[in-house]
Amino acid sequence: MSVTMRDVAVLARVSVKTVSNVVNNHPHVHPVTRSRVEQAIAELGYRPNLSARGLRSGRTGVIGLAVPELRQNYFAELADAVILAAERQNLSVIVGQAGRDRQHEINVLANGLRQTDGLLFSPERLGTEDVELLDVVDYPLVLLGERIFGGPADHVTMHNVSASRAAVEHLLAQGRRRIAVLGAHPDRRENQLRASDLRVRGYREALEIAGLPHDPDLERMVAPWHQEDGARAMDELIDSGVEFDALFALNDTLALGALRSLGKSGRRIPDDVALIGFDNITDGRFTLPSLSTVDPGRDEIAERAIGMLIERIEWGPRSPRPPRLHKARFHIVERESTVGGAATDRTVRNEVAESVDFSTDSAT
Amino acid sequence: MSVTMRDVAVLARVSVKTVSNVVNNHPHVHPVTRSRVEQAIAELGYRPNLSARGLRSGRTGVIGLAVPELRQNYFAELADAVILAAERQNLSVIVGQAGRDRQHEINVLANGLRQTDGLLFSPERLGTEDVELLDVVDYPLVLLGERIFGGPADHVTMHNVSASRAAVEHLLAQGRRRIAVLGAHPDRRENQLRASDLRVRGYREALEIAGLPHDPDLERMVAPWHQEDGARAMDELIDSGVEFDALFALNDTLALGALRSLGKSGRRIPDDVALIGFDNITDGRFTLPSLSTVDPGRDEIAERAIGMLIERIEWGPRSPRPPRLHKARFHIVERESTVGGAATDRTVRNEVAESVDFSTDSAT
DNA sequence: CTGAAAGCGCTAACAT
DNA sequence: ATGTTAGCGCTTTCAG
Repeated sequence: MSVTMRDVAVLARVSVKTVSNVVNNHPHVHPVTRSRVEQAIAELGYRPNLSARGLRSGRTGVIGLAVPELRQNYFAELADAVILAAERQNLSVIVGQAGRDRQHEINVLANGLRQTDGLLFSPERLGTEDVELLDVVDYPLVLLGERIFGGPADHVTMHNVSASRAAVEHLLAQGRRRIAVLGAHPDRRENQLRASDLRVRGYREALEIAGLPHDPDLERMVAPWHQEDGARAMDELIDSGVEFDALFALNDTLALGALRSLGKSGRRIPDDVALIGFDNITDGRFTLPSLSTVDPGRDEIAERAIGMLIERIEWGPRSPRPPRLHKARFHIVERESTVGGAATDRTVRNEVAESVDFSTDSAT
Repeated sequence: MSVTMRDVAVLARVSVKTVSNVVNNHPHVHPVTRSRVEQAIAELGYRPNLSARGLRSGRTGVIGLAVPELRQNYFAELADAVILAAERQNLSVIVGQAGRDRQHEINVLANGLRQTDGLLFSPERLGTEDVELLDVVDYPLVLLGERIFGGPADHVTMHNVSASRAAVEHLLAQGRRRIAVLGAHPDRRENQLRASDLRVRGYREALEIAGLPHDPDLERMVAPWHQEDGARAMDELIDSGVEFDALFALNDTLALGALRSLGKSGRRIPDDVALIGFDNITDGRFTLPSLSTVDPGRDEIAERAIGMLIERIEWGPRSPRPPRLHKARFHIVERESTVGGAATDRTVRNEVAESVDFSTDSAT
């Protein structure tokens, strides 16, 4: 069958241990021996069997990434960043899509994505109310996103509240006073801490700080957050006759849908309505007008998540270290939809990363 | 450490062989024994070690998917479909992004994406001129896309030429006569059979059949195919003063960029310029106007690619079966950018799938 | 239908 | 600095 270490050892006239040392870059290998082994490896076209290595060492070199679905651009870009970050650490990534139904997500949590060294999990259907499902997880796990807070696992997320506040403050700075928000969750139970809840909170804070009244008519509920939902909700807002001069879409996908609806209605952007989204997906750069947005720090999220996961993997299963929470640095990206033709992707840094070593409270 | 088959066997008072038989759904297991074993498995929370299974059986249950980059929406949607199709066959997918440079793609081809049962590879930098690199591939491989034709591997692709012809015919049917095309490749060497070359060929065929003159000024070269490139090329076409009443963008991403540029220039779509793209990515459904496009049959591509790969895996490495070529069914999706407000995502089927069992010529 | 035992290719003690 | 060897957990002959 295939070439094994033994074959290499025979050809190089050394033991398998020496071959192993060479392959794994162990020290204490005589340069001459090393090159002889390398020669033999090249000659035979030897490549280590990763199943055997995994069996023996308990490490596969593969991690899992579970996202709701790749066809949501935000998750595609997140996966892109995660795969790149993992590659830098010599890890491969099995990608799973679990968000289509709740049971699928439960299965993912129960088993990981096959047998991997660890899992990066961005849940969609599971929420903080399901946090006890995490208690039985017996492999390294890092949570992504804002569905589950306060769990026993490491967590990398965004500054949802303060970034949203900054987004709305940006609209206020343009002189807007009737600011609508698109994407509040229809289920108004408290303490859910979904992205929608946190971002709405930031919206309200900004209004309150500015001394503006809170108008429930301007808080539009939308779920899920696809383009068609954004377009529909926008149509409804327009039809309702409620006046508004700005719109904060809770993610860019909703904003894209709203853009269509606003355009159809004849509103000029930003003249009649200023629009800002959230996520900084690539699509927003070349719409007309281009879309102002919040850059939530995707690369940093990917980098930290991989870093945390690797640490957990190395610490082993019974490490007593408490769960950690990391929120990435964010910034506001000003484009045409809020500042008109003058926009040149100007970026305004607003807040630095924040990292705490206990996951109790403060899930803002 | 973890629970092994041995532990299960002890608890169920059977041999490991019997446990193995149960786990793998082998026949010839007494129902009573089976349930006793299942009981023990549940009680102990046993889960088979996939590294061990992989080592022993030579199959990992993992395949690789190498795309240029996930942040190009087409590839995100392709990966989405591939992962779903793989999941149905109980396969996991390691996703790699190799398109950022040529050496990376060469490495991927040399090693697969780690050690997997097989690879689905959509190259970007490698082309038909590199086809000899495929000769040394010693694992199951299915090519995707239109960069490499005529190689010794199975290949799943699109009806590039006839689908493009259909797209242009759709424009012609709207009464357009000055049809520009965006995305021809700057490197005009022949026989490259890139997506761009094939799609331009379809464009020319349609014009020729319609008896329209071929105007080189209307064939705009663009590479790569990102939104900004589409916008820039469109700006150039507009600035050039060349007249046109329709545009065929060789993919949807270019079309999105062109949409912005056309809008900025004050052109009304489709009144002044009708626009059709290629790929049917989700983003085109909610632009204003929504984007007519060619649906290249992504789900069918994913499904067939997985199917072919599984067959290759099962046939083993020395199967003499010749490489196969499959082109998915396509159709034209008529939206507002060609037919105006009347559009309702009407879909026109134009051609059926085509499958041949030798990969010589006919790479249309 | 079930059991015993070999061994997949590798790593890591331990020995030299 | 290099060699010897046990054994990771599973599947798979081969017997019974």
